[in-house]
Amino acid sequence: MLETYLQDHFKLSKEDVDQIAQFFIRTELKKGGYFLQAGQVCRKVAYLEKGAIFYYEEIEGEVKVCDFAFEGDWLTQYKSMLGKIPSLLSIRTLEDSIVYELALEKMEALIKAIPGAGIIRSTLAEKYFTESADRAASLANLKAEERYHKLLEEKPQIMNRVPQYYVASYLGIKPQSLSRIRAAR
Amino acid sequence: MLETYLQDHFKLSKEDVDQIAQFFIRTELKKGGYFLQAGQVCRKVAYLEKGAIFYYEEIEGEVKVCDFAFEGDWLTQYKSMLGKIPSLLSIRTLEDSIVYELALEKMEALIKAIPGAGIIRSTLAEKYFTESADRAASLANLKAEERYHKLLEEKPQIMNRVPQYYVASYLGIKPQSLSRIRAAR
DNA sequence: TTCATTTATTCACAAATGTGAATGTCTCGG
DNA sequence: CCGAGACATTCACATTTGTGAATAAATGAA
Repeated sequence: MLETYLQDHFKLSKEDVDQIAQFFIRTELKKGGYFLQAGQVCRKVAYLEKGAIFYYEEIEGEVKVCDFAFEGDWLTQYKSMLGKIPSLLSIRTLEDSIVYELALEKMEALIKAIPGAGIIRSTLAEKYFTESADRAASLANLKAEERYHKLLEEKPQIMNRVPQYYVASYLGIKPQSLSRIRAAR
Repeated sequence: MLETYLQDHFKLSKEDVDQIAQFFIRTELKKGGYFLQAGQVCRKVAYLEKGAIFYYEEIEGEVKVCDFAFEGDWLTQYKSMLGKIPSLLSIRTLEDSIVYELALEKMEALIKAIPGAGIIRSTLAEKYFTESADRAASLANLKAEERYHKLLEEKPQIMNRVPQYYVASYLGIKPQSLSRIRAAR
């Protein structure tokens, strides 16, 4: 529930939460549907109420996965939104999903109108920056098997909800290598 | 020159630039000096006027380099500054350097006072997010030799100004492997 | 259900990177 | 200028990961 989430995570008053929640639009996405297609400028952020999402870039026909999201996560393509430039990434569902979308202009208006609402934006910035820095650090400093186990701890649902070859791509290895790692014990 | 930089990159009026520049403090750092030490909360951003800088984390006695900066780059530890939490990273010079520091409160005051000044903050956010996302993508999708050549294109001065074992660490490989890659042609 | 397609596993071998040690080179303080 | 310590290179060998192919298992549409 969006309101519950906002109240629990952002310490906003009931009135603020209700007012803020009005600007979000509930959207259902079928499995395989797009939250954002490569080439579009991202003009929204969203709360993922239900479902599973992956971010990827297609390079020379290869799908390169760079992030996943599940219930309770936020969605946006920060770089595209910030720079108002077409996204190189696509953001797509892995399951039927429900998102609450907040248009960029509305977020900006909200932040001006309601002092506490700025935390939504900084939460997104922190999330995105932290995650990609962490992923880079893992890729640079851990071997594939360690990255896999770290990912299992951070996102325990992952092997149940994501095709294994997407997980392999995210880990920076080939599907066969992930199979091998999983087979060892 | 800080003023020149602000004017050229941020399209601010001469008056705004002069006013903004007043809040920066010029600081000289000796080779090996710290801009930020692990454990400190980062409460500043800075423009690197001259010199060379590296960001690293020390894990089990190992130095893990995660970024470099040279003249014209901006410095801060975004995660620590945003979350007001102690930094895991240290930021340190590789040469005698000159930075212009802007305290966080002053940046916030500036942004309120001068409409155009917000671009400083969003430039920093974009820089940091984009760089770590790019580094992650390189580490996941390219092999060491390709990462090395990409780095050479992006930061041509790097091999002249940074000890090679730090470059290796940044690339996610061992110094011997970087030697081998360089020896091949 | 059935069957075609997609996804996962396994294998043998190739290629990339790590490891430890020996050696060579550079740098900077005395 | 010298010499010690830091840094870079090279080598032989170990380990990790990639590759291509064969097979098995899972999935989803009719």
